[in-house]
Amino acid sequence: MPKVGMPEIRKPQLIKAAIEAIDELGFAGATVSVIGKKAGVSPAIINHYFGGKNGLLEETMKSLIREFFEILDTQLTAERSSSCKQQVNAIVNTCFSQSQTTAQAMKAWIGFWASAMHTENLARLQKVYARRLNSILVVTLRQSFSIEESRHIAATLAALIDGMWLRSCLAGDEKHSSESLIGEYLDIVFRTKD
Amino acid sequence: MPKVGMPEIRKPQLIKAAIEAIDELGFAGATVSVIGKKAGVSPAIINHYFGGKNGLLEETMKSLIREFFEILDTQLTAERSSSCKQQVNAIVNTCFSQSQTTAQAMKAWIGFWASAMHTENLARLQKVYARRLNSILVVTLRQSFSIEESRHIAATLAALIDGMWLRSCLAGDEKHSSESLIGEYLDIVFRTKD
Amino acid sequence: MPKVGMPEIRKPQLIKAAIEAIDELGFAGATVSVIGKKAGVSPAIINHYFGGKNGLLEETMKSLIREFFEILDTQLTAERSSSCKQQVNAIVNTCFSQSQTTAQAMKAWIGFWASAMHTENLARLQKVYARRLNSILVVTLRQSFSIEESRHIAATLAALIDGMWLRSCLAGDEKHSSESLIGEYLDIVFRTKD
Amino acid sequence: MPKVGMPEIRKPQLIKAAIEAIDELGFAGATVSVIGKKAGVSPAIINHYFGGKNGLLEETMKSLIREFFEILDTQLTAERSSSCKQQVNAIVNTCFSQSQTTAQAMKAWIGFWASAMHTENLARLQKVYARRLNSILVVTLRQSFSIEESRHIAATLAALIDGMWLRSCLAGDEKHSSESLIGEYLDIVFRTKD
DNA sequence: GATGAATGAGGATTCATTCAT
DNA sequence: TATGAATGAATCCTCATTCAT
Repeated sequence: MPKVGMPEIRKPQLIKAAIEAIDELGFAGATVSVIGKKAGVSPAIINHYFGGKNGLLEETMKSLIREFFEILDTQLTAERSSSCKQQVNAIVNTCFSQSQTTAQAMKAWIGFWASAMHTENLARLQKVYARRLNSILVVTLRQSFSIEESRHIAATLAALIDGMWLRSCLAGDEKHSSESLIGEYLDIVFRTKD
Repeated sequence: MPKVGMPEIRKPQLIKAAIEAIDELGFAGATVSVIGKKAGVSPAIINHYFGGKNGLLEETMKSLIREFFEILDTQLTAERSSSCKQQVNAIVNTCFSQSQTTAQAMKAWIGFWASAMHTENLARLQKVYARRLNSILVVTLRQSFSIEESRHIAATLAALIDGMWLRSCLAGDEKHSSESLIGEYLDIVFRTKD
Repeated sequence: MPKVGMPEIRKPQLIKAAIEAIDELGFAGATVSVIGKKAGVSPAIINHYFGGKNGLLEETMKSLIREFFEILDTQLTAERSSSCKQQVNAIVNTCFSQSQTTAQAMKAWIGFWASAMHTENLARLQKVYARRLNSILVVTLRQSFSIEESRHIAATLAALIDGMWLRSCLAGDEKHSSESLIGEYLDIVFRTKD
Repeated sequence: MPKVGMPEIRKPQLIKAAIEAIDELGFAGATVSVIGKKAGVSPAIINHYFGGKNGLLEETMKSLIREFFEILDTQLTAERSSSCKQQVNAIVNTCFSQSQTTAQAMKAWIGFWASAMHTENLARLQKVYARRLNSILVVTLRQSFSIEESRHIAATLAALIDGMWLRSCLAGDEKHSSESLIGEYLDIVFRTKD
C-alpha cells in the first residue's frame, strides 16, 4: 500500500507555494523549480499531481477564486438581515480584507489577469469569476435599485474594486483608503437614489 | 560610415513592434526574437539600441506614458474654456479613445502593470504615470471641489479608469460602456456637489 | 503472507505488455509507465520482478525467441517424414505464420535488432537466435546438399527471412508475397541441385 | 555582415556527427548533447539549423539516402555497357562497398529503420528509398527477364541486401561473404533463365 | 505482493545575449 | 549599422528507479 492521502496534502501545499512564488517573483519568476523549492519538494512532483505547470497554475487560480467566493458567501450570510447598503459594503470589505493571505492572493491575481489575456483556460476562469461577482452584486443591489441601475452600479463597483486592487498592489497603497473611497461612492449612490 | 539618424528610425520601430508583440502574445510571448521579426530586423539590434531587452521594455513603457499624456494635454488644451465637468469628461474620453493604437496600448499596459510589481524600473515609471494622472485630475477638479473632495474623486476616477481598462482587455467589453458608466459616476458626483 | 505463484502470472503479463508497447510505440515509446499501464499494474512492479527495465526487455526478447523455436520445433516434428524441400518450406512458413501475435512479435523484434547493436545482453540473445536458426537450416538442408552448399543456402535463407520481415514491418507488405518469393528461391535452389 | 557560408559548413558537420552518434550509441543514445559534443558545437545550434532534433534526424536520413543513390548512379553509369548480370552485381557491390563511411551509415540506417516504423516522416523517406531501389533493380533486370520475373527477383534481391546488412551489423559479419552469397543467388538466377 | 509518492538525472528546447564579420 | 552565428543558462518535462506503506 502506498502512502495514502498525500494528494490532499501536496496539492494545497503546491498551490500555496505557487501563490507565494507569483506574489514574490511575478508570473515570469514562478518557475517549477522555484515553486518546488518553496514547497520543499521536487519540481517533478508538479507533473505528478497537476500534469504540468499549466495544470498547477489553473488549479491555483481556481483555488483563489473558490476561496474568494467562500469568504464572500460567509460574509453575505452573516449580513443577511442587514440593509442593502450594508450588504454591499460587506462585499467590498471582503475584497479588501486584510489577511496576509489576501494580500498575497491579490498580487497573484493580478499576475493571472495579465496572463489570462493570452491563455485560454485562465481567461475562462477569469470570466467565471467576473460573472459570478457581477451576479452577486446585481442581486444584492436589486433590493434598492431598478434592474438597470443595479447593473450599472454593479459594473462600476466591480471596476472600482479591480482598479483599487491594482493600485494597492502597485503602490502599496493602504487598503483602508480603497475601502473608504468605495464607501464614499456608495454613500452618494445610495443618497442619490432617494 | 554609420548611417546617421538611424536611432530615430529604429527605436520607434522597435518600440512599436514591442507593443504589438505584448498586445498579441502577452509579456511572456514578447521575446526579442518575436519583436525583431515584427520589426523586420535582427533581434540582436535590440541590444545595440536599448542595451538589452529590459531597456527596450522600459523605453516602450515610457513611450506609452508619454504618448498618453501628449494626447491628454492636447485634449485639455482644447477644452480649456469648458466647464469643470466637461474637462473631466474629456480626460476620461481620452483614456478610452478608440484608436487601434490605443486598444493595443491598453493591453500592453496591463502587461506592464503585472510586470511592474516585480521590476524596479517599470514600477518607477508606473508611479510617475499614476502621480501625473492624479495631479491632472486634482487640478481639474479643484475648479469645482474642495482640495479634499478633489483628491478623493481623483483617486476614485483613476481606479475606475484602470478597472474599466482591465475589464475591457479581459472581457473584450465595449469601451463605450466604460465611458458611459464613468459618465454616470461623474453625473452624480457633480450633482451631489450642489 | 505473499501470494504464491504470482511470478508465473505477472511475468508473462508484463512481457506481453512489453511486446505490445514496442509494437505500437517502438522501443523509444515503450516506457515502464506505458508497459505498466498496458499490463494494468504499477510500473514499479517491473523492478520487483525483473530488476529493472532492461531485465524486462531481456526476458521479453528471450520469450520471443523461445516461442519462435517452440513453434518451429513443432512444425518440423510434424514434417519429420516429408521431403527436404518441404521441411525447409515449413521453416519459412513458420517465420511468416500469420497470427496476430506473430505480427506484433516481428515488429518488436526489429526494435530489438536495432537495440541489440548497442546493448551487450540483447546482442548475445540475438546471436543465440541467429546461430540456432542457422543450425536448424543447415541440418535440414544437409539431407539434399553438401555441407558447404547447405551453409551457403542457410545463410542466404536466413538473410532472406530477415529482409522480408523488415520489409513487411516497414511497408506493411503482404506476408504471403514474402513466402512465395522465398518459395521461388527454394524452387530454383532445389532445381539447380539436380 | 554576419559570418557567411556557415550553413554549408555546419549542416554537413552536424549530420556527420549524428551518423557517428547513432552508429556508436544507437538511436536512443544519439542525444542533442552527444551530437553537439561530437560536432564540437553547442547543442542549441541544432535548433538553429534544423529546427530541432527531429529536423536533424530527417536531414540525416535524407543525406544517407541521397549519398547512397549518388554512388549507385555513378557505379551504374560506369557499367552502362556491361552485361545485365554485371550491372546487377554492381548494384549489390555498391551496397556493400567497404568505406568506413558506409559501415557507419549502415548501422545508422538500421536505427532509422526501426525508428521509421513509428515516425511518420522517417517512414516516408524509407518508402522513397525502397521504391527507388526497387525501380532501379527492375529496370536493370528487364534487360534479361520478363517484367514479372524482374519484379520478383528485384524484391528478393532487395530483401537479401537488407537482410545481409542487418546480419553484418549485428554479427560484425564479413561483408565480402554477404556479397559472395548474393553473387551465388544471382548465378543461379541467371543460369536458370536459360 | 503491490502501490502511489517522490526524486534525480537527463531530455529537448527556448531565450537573451555576445561576437565576428 | 546590422547581421546571422553561436552559446550558456534556464525552462518544462519525462523517465527509471526507490521507498514507505
